Amino acid sequence: MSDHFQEIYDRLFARFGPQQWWPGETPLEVMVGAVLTQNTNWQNVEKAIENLKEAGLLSFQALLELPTAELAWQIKPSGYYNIKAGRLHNLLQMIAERYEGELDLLLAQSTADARQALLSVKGVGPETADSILLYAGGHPTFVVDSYTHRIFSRHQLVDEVTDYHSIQDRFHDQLPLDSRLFNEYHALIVAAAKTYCKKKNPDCDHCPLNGI
DNA sequence: CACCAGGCAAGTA
DNA sequence: TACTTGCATGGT
Repeated sequence: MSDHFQEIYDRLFARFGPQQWWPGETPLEVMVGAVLTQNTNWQNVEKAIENLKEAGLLSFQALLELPTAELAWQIKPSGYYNIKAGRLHNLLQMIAERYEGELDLLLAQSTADARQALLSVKGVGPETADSILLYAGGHPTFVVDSYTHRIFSRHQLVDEVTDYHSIQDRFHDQLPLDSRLFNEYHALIVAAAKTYCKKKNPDCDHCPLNGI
């Protein structure tokens, strides 16, 4: 396992340019998007968030007071809408009970404390928690997704059989703990993944990291 | 028609 | 502990 993580970032940035993530105007919108995008493409999430905006429901209090069944109806285009409505309500209730309904108070804590609070919510796993920490709170924690595992294991930069935090540890060890770097890096991996061949072929020309 | 998309939790053995 | 399955819409 070589330490090419910075070089890979540079190569991806040179090829794809700045990605301007996260597409959300407020920390609350980022948090909602982070739950809605679980195993779902972003286009569908945009439809769901647009529904909430048009209904005037994209505020903490409105979402908290909205019955779960109605929330589910609003976010229907994002798929898994019953599950996600429950998960969002779990999150909102935790923030209401422990942080006076202020997401910013949660995010103002240390990365470790904020992460623990997010992970205590049923429906918030490591990727969703890190997405909220990084993209809503500016915390320097790397967001690992299935693309990260697929691409980096294909190039033998992480083990093929590994877990979320082992991969995350590699990024945290190999790179400066810089939220702007982690922000762009994760987004670049998503951009790169879309151009990769589906069949493993490290030598193809158009796959972004061939030759690494 | 099949397959995938910016996961997670619960059930089974 | 290590798999497997349910959740669900919309685009290709």
